Amino acid sequence: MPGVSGAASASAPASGSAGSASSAAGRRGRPRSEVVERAIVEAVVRLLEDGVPFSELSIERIARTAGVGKATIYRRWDGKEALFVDVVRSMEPVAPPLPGTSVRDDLVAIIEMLRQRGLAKRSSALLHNVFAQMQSYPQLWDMYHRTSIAPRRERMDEVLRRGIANGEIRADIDFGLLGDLFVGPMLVRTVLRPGDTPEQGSAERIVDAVLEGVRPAEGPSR
Amino acid sequence: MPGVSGAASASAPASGSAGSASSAAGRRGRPRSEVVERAIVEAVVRLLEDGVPFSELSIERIARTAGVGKATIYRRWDGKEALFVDVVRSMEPVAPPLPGTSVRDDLVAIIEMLRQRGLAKRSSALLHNVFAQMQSYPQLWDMYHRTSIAPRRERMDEVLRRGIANGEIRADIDFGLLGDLFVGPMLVRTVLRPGDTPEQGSAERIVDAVLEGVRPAEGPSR
Amino acid sequence: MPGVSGAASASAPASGSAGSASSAAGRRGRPRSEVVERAIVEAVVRLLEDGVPFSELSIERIARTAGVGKATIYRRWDGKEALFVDVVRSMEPVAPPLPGTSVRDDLVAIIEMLRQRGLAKRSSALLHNVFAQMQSYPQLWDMYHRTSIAPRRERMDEVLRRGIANGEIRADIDFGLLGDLFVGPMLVRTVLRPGDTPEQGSAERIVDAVLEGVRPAEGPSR
Amino acid sequence: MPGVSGAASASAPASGSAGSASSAAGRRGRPRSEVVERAIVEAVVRLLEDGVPFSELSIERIARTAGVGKATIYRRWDGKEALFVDVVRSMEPVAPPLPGTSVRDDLVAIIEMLRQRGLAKRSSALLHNVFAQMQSYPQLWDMYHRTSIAPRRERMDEVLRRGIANGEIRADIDFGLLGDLFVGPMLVRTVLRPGDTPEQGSAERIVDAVLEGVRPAEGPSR
DNA sequence: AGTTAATCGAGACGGTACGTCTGGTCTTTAA
DNA sequence: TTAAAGACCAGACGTACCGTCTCGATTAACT
Repeated sequence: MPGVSGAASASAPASGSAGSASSAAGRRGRPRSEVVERAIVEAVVRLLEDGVPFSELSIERIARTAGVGKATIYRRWDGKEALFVDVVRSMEPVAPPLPGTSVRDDLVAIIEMLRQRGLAKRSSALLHNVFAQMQSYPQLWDMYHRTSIAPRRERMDEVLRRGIANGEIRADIDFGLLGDLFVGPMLVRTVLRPGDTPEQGSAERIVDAVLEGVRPAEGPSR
Repeated sequence: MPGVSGAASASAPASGSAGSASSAAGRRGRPRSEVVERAIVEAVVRLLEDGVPFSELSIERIARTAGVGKATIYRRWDGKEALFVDVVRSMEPVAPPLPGTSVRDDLVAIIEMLRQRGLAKRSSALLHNVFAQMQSYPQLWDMYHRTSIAPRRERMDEVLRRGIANGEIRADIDFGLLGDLFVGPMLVRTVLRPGDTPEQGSAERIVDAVLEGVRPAEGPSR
Repeated sequence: MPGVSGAASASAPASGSAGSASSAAGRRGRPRSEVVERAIVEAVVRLLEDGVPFSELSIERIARTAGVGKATIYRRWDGKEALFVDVVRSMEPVAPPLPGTSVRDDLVAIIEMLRQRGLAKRSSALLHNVFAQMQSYPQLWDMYHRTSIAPRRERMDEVLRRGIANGEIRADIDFGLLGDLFVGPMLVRTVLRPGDTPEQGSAERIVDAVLEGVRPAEGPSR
Repeated sequence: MPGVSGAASASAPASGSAGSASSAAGRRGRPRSEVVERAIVEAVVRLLEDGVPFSELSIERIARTAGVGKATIYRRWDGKEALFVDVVRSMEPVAPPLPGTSVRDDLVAIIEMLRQRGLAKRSSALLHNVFAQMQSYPQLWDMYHRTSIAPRRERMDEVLRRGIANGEIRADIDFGLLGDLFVGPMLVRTVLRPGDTPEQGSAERIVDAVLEGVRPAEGPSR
């Protein structure tokens, strides 16, 4: 599962996917223990849940908590930050299926999921921190972006494309901006202003406001 | 100017602005040197501009660069992070005046300013980091929020209220959400996805999209 | 009283004792306060008596305890060690008069005084430390030697000379060694092995043993 | 070799000499390097020999000189002073064998050794300082006393007992004082008044003077 | 069954930075 | 001018981590 370190990421699944391959290279010696792997990630999660301030997490302490040698961590990850990427991944909720009834409902579901994530006790303070830290390491952020954000974004883009196709959404809007119009208002609250996550029903209100526009309807008022 | 440490923040400007006041208390001992203060903040800025990776900034190094004792820094700020708040403040651009021609134009100006800040070489990578770090220190973030973000937000809220009053903006939208509808899409890009700052003209496009709505105008009206 | 710094040593008592004199030279500005001087020395003594480990004495702390500015101390003494010389001097007991009945009795009185000093609570642990420290500063040790040890030594040498003159002491012994023969055994105990100070009567036993010799009297004489 | 910290002192040589024993305990983790150990002690010696004033020795500087991390020093010794005990020990000359011809000659050999130690360039100023410092740390002094002084003292006591047994020394003298009568005069010079170490032949003169007594022989003079 | 090689926990290693404390000096205001 | 106060630069204090490196002891896969 850990993969930021470098080739490991690619080769680990490779050895699994390459069919007969496992024997080919002939990895020798004792294989890495998955148990240990999980123990490490879980140690981080546990520490964070126990209220250990994020800044007090250290490889040294994580190793101690997990009952693991420091080298065992460095063997798998390049450093604290790389480890966090996997921790975050292990905590990200699985994207639930979209209702599919209408583009509007799908968008609401997506935005609502962001809200839920912001509310989750675990995620809230916790993810927020890891998040903030990760931003200072472009490489890691990129990689997180690639493996976690991008797929979700793609899922949303599909919904939007469907909306454009079936006339639920205007076709003359910069597509790159379109997604952010829906996602931005909620993200700004959950990520940038944690603790200020909007209440129930906000997802719908955001989606509707963006769809309908904020300017008074022209018809009657004229 | 440094103020996270205690009441200094509030009182420093006070003692400056309160006219004759300075003599009142009769502080004893050698007063703190403003020169030193500036030297410290500037040392941080210089280091960051010289490409020193953010994670390599340390009080020790900052002191060395500024030609200052470590204690002199700790005397003013509670730690690295508190110092950064002031650094960020010293670099934040002054909010330019709003055109005032229409609510729409004012909003564009505000959003455009966010874009500009994201573009500024200094701000970009640099501020982004300090920013990210600060998010892990709730106290600091609060305080930054209070002194930097809130005033700007208030400025925007006034514009929005004006818009509601003069009919440029619907009155039936959750006011708390309203601001984020405009600000969110741009912030998401500049803060959360630095390096992906939208191109020229995006501010207008965002404001217009949010105003008009993303749903196609009702059939006949087109 | 302080004198290591320079000529002050000689002039201090002068300015103090000379009554009307103070005007003579025409010193300008606020005169140095003797109160302050005593406060400093006493602060050191008090701290030591309060059981503050010697190594934790610092100019900073002494100044704080004495309610005095650091500069005020530096104005009088060259440093911690120079100050200690005066502290030690302020605590050294005055040499009592010698009985003068016989050279042997005078020597016993001198050695007994060394024993007493070693026993004195204040002196014991306390002086011992200052003592030990001073030894690492040749200059200070010299000066302590000159003002405190040498006079006492001279007093003893006179006794010894008297002894040689009146036949109580052999004339064929290296005079330089002679003093140490009496003084050494006791000093070794009180200075080098504090807490092992010999019991009552040791002074006499030492003096007599050195006088008579440790070898059994020649056969027949017994 | 370092032993103040704990049992290491006793057990380290044990594990080496005890043949098969090493397996017993089953030390875990990387073992401490003896090379490093020596490097540290030697760094101190070198610095002192290079004329670095004793007061300028700091763990920081010692570590730098030895090319060693500070923690590596603290891992072995409790502090500067504890380290010095081992430094002193590494510099103490090995006690040479006694001639054994007569008690008088053995005593001369012992006292002469003290003189030699006081003369040695290395020892002289150097040992004197460490010595002086150590006296301010009762624990350390005790321990130095136990491991270095006491054994030598015991050796001397044996000589004295032999002297009493074979009639070379009077039996009616307080045995506790006896040793100091010989040792005191020389120690006072080498330890308390470094730089004033007596010249060649003093050991004999001291021993003889103490043996014979300082009072003129009664026989002829009467 | 034996060999081989990478793994594991543990912890030493050279470093760097932490936040605190001292050492001396300098700069204020008050006396 | 001196005094108290306290800021100032410098740098040591002892601790905590960093990422690397031995250790002895497992632990599989390959002989």
